[in-house]
Amino acid sequence: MQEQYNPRDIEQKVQTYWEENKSFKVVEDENKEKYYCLSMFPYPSGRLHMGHVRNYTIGDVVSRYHRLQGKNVMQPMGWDAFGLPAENAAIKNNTAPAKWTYENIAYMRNQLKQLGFGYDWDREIATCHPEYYKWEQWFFTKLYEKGLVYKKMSTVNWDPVDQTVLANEQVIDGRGWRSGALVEQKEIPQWFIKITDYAQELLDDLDKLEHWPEQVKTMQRNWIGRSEGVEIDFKRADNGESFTVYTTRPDTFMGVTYVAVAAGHPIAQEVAKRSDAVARFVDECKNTKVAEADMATMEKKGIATGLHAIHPLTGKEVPIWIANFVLMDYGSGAVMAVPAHDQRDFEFATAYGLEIKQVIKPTDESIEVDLNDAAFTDKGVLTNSGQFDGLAFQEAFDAIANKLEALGAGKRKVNFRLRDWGVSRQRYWGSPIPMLSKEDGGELAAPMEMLPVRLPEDVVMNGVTSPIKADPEWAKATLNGESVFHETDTFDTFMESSWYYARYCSPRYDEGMLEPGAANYWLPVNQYIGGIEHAILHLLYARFFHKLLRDFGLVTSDEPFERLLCQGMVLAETFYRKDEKGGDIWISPTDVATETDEKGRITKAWHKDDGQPVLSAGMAKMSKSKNNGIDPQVVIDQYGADTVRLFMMFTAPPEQTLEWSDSGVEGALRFLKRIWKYAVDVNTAGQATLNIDALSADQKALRRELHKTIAKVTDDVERRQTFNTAIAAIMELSNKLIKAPLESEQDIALANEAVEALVVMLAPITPHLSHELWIAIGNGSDVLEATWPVVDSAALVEDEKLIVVQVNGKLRAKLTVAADASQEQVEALAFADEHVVKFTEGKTVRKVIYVPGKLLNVVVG
RNA sequence: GCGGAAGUGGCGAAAUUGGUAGACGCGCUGGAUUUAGGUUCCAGUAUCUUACGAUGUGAGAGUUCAAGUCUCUCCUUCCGCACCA
Repeated sequence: MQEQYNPRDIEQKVQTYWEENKSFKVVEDENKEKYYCLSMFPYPSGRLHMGHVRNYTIGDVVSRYHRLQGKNVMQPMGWDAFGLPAENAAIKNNTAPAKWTYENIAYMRNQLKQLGFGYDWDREIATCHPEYYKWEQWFFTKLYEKGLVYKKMSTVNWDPVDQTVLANEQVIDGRGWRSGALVEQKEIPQWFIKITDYAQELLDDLDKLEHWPEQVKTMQRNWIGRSEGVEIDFKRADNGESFTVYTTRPDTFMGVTYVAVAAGHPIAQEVAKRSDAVARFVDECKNTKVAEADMATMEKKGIATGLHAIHPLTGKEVPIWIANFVLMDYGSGAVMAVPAHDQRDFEFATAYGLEIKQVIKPTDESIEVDLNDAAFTDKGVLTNSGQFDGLAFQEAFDAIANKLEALGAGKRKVNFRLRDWGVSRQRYWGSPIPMLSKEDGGELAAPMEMLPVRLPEDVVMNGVTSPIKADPEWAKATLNGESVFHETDTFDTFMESSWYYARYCSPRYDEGMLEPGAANYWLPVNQYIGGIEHAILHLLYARFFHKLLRDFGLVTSDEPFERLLCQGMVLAETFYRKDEKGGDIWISPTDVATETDEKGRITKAWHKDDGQPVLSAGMAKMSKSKNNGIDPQVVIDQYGADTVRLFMMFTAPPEQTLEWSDSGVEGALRFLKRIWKYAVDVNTAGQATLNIDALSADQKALRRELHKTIAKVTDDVERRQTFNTAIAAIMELSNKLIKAPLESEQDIALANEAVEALVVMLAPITPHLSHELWIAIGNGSDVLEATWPVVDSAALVEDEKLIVVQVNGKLRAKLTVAADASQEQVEALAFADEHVVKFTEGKTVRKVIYVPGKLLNVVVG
């Protein structure tokens, strides 16, 4: 055993050992409890970033912990290989996205190995492989046959100069990022999957996900957005044609003073044809990004159509307006407006001088309503509503809904905010959508024998147009002697990431999408780990896909992920300077030196190269734009993987943001050196057999600390998943162990027990170090085959307890009493304490609260 | 705008069920070892105060014997918003 901890040597050696022994290869084993631990697979962007390191360290710790608990653990890894950045890199470098992607995968795979993650590499998948997307295409054709896929017109961002569709990310301040042209909205036909058919189940089954963070479930509930309301038909005063609006507040119906339609609504389109002003307005509405956030924050604008609609209950005419905030993609593209009781309608009415009619008053008469200021949006009692006056919300809802239904002018309807999933992308680097069109315009799904519809990989990206769109030959095919054309759009990359977790169970299976035995052995995933930014979209699509897989008989479970952990971002210090134009020049924190005062506050920061001052902008997410990324590779090379892993797990709880700190990393290394030295010292002292009856009081106390720590670490890792406190407990214990004498036989016996427990408890976090120490202390050859330490409950028994004594809730004394002391005994001791006496004498004791074994609070007055 | 989080020493954080606020680590201060620097080790380190003690968990109110924790109002920061992944 080496005297010094030398991570460079041992990590490489241990990684070779794992590779040669295929230590992480797993197969189905009905005799063992399975554990499937999955981390969200990375996009192969080039190099690992700290976010990956954090995510995968958590996954590896969880996996290795469950393996030490004797489970059959599968931890796979793969690549979410399709996507926009490959095309951008390809255009920039004038190469093929495939080549770029495969090179990145090779580099990043090696980085993952250097971090010591225990993946079963035989299961590796890359979503850009035809063997993978073939089954996705197949599944899509099955969905089409089942009527779950349809085509409709839908809005995209259109760059009129580059003649291409832009992602929201590619629209900067309303302009295309390459051309700088003002982006327009454009309608094109696209494929949709009917996720709304599953909206209710996706909502209901959230209740089954006991081990998902509450916040993620809440976000999904809000996203699905189930509401109960009424669909109401309005008739146009001029021609009697009707159009539909949806409202969740039919109780406010008598307060409707206008209706508003989207710029894309047929009424708006029709009026635009005869009115230049309206045409200009409708046109102007196209000059926005399609993102909802932009819609919601932009200035609310509108224009009157000059048309009127007839209120179905009053028979009165209300004006029809076109408004830029009404979305064509939601509901019917038209809304009824009740300015007195809806804030957005209120602002619009105020801006355009439309009538505001109060029809709801507060249930509590003492509350005053000032409709000059803002809308009154609470539920209350109806007023100015004719026959409905005096009704409360639910009564009014029912009465008005019933009346509308009786008149045939409306019906109750459950609505979801969730929209169907548009899966068409007009880009190259994705799975081709396996649909065919015929000369006569008919459409059909590509039959099995045409699958996979291969994406050519040997292409040159010399422009923004997708190579399979640019090449007219690519789409041409023949089916049953008839000439057909392939769809040249590709799938949204969320398609690939919606089922990869299932494919890992049988990654090479080529008889079908999933091998049933393997899929049903491993699924559902026991623990899924990834970024909170995926809380809604990816996780909702994957849940949806799982239900589809189930309904096609491919899996038996209802939900894909039993337990979910969303890890926080990794932040780093940011520094900048102003250039002549007042712009920010971001300076990498690795190039900045700082000086601190005696409290450790930063007083000065300067660039290492020129010594000139730089400004601090605080902590921010590591990113290219802020130039504050720390390259994991550099840190691994300098400190070793175990130190990086330990730092990541110790510095913050997994869900919180983590602030990068060089000195924190050094602290982690320091701890590992101490552990190494302690193990060497104990090893040098030799072996001894523990005799519990022979332990001194101090030895007993130390052993109690050991077993308390085992209990805490087990609970922290398994139930709480607060790895930071688990590590803190291990540090606390090791501080005590290092200070304890190592002379008598029982000292040594106790130290032997402690080192063994420490090495195993650290094994999930610092596996290389534990591997080496495990061999050194002679417990066999492979710590992977060790068992997690077991708590000796006899060691936990305490004969004394600490009682906190408060007077009027303020801490006045701490008493050490026998573990079985009665309340009377504790009180007697407390009232004898000088500090307690000082605050109680001359006063009346009004109350004494005693929490057994913990606290005594004396209330005096 | 809507939805979801977070706010505790100089810094990262801990306090798991309403019961000792600041465990553990970083930094800093002093000391020992060392030719020196680094390493390592020892002691100290919320604020004010000589002490006794008082104050202290974003701000303000409330409930309670007792509040970082529960309730209400507000402020700030971060994440998501359907074509980034």
